Amino acid sequence: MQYNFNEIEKKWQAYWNENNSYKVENDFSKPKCYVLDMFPYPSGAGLHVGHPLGYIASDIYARYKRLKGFNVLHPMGFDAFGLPAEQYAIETGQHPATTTKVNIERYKEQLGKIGFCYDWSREVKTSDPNYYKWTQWIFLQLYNSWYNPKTNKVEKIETIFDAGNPMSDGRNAEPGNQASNIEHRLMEYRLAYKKESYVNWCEALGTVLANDEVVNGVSERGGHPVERKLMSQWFLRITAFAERLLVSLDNLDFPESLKEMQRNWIGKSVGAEIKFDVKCQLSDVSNTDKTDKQHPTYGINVFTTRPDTIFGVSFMVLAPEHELVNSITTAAQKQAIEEYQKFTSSRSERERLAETKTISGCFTGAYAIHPFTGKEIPIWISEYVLASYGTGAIMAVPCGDERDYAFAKHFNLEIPSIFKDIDISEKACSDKNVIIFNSDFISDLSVKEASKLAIEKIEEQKIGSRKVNYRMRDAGFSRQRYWGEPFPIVYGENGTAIALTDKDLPLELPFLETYSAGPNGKGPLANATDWVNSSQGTRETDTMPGYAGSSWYYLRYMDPHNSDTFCDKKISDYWNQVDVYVGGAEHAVGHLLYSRMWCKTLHDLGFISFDEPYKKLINQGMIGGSSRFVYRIKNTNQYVSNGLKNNYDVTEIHVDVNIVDGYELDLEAFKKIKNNEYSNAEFILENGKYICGEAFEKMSKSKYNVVNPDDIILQYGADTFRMYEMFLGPLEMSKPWDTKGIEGVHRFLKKLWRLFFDETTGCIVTNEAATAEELKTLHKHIKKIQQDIENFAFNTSVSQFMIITNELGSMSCHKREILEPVLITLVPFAPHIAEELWSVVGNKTSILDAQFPVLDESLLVENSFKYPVAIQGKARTEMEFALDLPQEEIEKAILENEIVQKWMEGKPMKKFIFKKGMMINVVI
RNA sequence: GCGCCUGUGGUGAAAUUGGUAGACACGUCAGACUUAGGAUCUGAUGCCGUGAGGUAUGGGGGUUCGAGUCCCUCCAGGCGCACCA
Repeated sequence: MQYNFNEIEKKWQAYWNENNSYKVENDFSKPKCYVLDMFPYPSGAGLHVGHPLGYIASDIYARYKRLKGFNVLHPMGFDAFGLPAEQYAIETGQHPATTTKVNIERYKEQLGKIGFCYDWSREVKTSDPNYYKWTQWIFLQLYNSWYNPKTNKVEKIETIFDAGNPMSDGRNAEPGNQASNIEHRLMEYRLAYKKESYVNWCEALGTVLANDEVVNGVSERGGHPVERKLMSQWFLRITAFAERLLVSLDNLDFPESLKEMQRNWIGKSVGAEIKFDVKCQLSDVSNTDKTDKQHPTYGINVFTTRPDTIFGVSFMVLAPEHELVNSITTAAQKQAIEEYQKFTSSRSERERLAETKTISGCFTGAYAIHPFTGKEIPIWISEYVLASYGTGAIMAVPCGDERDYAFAKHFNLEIPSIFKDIDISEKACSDKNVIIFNSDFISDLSVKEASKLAIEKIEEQKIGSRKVNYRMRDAGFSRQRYWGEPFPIVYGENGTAIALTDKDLPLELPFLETYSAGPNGKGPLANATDWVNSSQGTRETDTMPGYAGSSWYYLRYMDPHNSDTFCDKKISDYWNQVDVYVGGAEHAVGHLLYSRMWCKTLHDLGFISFDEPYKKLINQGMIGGSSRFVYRIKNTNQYVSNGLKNNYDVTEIHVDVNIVDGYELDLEAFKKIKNNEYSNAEFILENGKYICGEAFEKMSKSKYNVVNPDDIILQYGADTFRMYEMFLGPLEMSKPWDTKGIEGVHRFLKKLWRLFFDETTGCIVTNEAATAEELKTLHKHIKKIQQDIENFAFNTSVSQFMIITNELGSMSCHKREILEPVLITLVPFAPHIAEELWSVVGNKTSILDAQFPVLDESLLVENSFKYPVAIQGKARTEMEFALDLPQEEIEKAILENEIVQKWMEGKPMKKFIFKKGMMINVVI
């Protein structure tokens, strides 16, 4: 009997389906394990070999835990809302709901062929109203909550009126337009709130664009100009959680690099906020409608991490959008300032951030007063200061900051020197190991001491205070798009937001025929006037972003069909945190931070009992594509082989990897591609072959380097595919896809098959008792597999399987006592062949329900060891000794050894290094 | 610029706490069985050297009886962040 993988895999996949083998019950009596994959976005391109890498890894772990007796939750679902589906809909006219459905079916079919142990009855789709009902519900919780810094917890918005809290002056404080006033103030605290913010606005397309849709300052579609436009948008107040997100990171079992990324993103810096008064010459102020009496005294708040450099300030810079710019600009400078503002507003934030060479800016004509010296400091605006970071204004210290230095040089501003013995004639000095001087009361102090003293003085004079600043900004939560969750919000007559109640949920996304933008920058939903003008009020026409649904999906898998709550608390108490979360590092700061924030919110409000969603995170590496090229000689139809291409002027053309064997191009297949476009091609060969060039790139359709798992599975089977993906290397490392080694893994499975079957006589498994040696081989194997799985070192477990198969083969061991346990250890990796062979040897129940073999360490005890013997650290021979032999006897035997004596060259021994079971070293 | 990670044969890679570097595969070479081989099996395979032996984990230095592993430094590649105040 031959190893007919296609038949076997089909048979067992059907069996597992029919028998609901992967159905998971909420059985509170069993120990649990929650193994989660980052669910995919169902794109039209289908799965390529890169996708399953993480899924196979988590599948192995989940199956292993099940064999170990755990109740394992290992679900799968789809992140189904999002921009690509909508863009595709605009291009093809197909409704996103339709394409999403088709794509999901295709994904499920492909996933099914790989033999994952998902419980599909728990499938979650973020675009399903039964799911997004609860996304909307959680949004309402965020909307109806605030972050109380005193308790360091999320609380219901009502408590904000309690004594000691920010709005304890109550609901009755403001006369007149009371309700909307209170609502206006509440918006300053809600965790989901609205504020004015800039978007990428494309006038020509009449739509708001995502950063990704803007390329070099113009729209990706059509190349139209894009400008920044203020629009009222929803935000999540994630900044309130900054410190908590930062601190609890320490206790999470995440890769260090990923934690570092999150820390950078949160961007904590400690310094001081200082207020500089603006010197106002009334006649110069452009804002002339103010009378003397009302004329305010302006102050500019700046944040600095270097309060010690306060005496080095020689000018100030505001972001062009800073709210004070218009008020302080003098009449003489007004026109120049406005022109500069116009220039910067035409540039996207990305562009402004990318600008490193040209220095630009404009003087406002106004001066600030230095709080300690009383000196007048010119106030400038420049795009290098961002409105969204810190206070949107800086005190410029050109001698200590490179950008300030360049700015001062460019505009010929003063560069005071405040660091002792530092030459600043060429460049600024940002080194913190300096002594401050020329700085009044902080002269002759170190940076640290000077900072401390400066802050004390600043606080004493009530012009500022110590301040912790975070780089992280609140998360934009509005999208002017169709294919997303509608907000459960309507607006009253005066424009105040009114939250819908739980019983209004889900607020279903109305069916639209077209998805073009609505009027005035609004999303497509604004076109559905019947829907917008509801009896409850005017509906919000923005939708939620892609990360809304993915911020809590791990909770829904626990209790996916509950229509009373997002997840029953008893059930979430049981399944609790995700024990292992496997996914790509591209979600390091987006998805992971948002879902951590949502988890903390739900926890604080008492809906779940844990405040971090994921206990352990594994980042699988990317599988890149290995592209192949042919080289066309310019202006000809001739193609030259890689080794000879330098002799010609050639154009490099991607060629489909699927018609290249290794590096050798299949010439006939090449002539047929693209409807015989290359049918007349002529080739310049080397050694009779056409050798292609290669490059490692992202796997993508346009690079013709996509390898589809379906083809591999057809050729080698799912079990080979699964094991080969794991055999490629460490899970977390990125690697190009290469089919070169797959034969080795396939050969191993065939060898394993032959331990059970002889080609002529059939099954050859015997009931003979195993020898001690065979048992030792088995238990060494069990130990290694167990260790490797727990460390997610699946590449080495695959080699262990090869090792034991080779060993049992050379021992001619066909004993059930050995082979059955080996099969069980194989289940996580190659479930189909394991199940088949398990039934072949006569088992009537599924191997999925078997117990993982219990390791017996006593079988592994060695009583002797072959010691490598080194003289002066160089291994010269090997000698075997009993492990309980005393050191003196070993030492004696070694010194008497001929080879040892030869290498000691008659010199006396200085030291004898001996550790049981390790190399012996004789030092002379 | 800052932070994190990686660097080992022709290739993918392996190597608990420092303890025989290159497991396991791919590829290549030689052989066996074959009408055949893209099946299967056996053997060889880091480099230099006929050999004894020498030498080798990106380069240089250090700690140690002993370093791929620890420390310093430099180089190369990858990822993230950034006119970040």
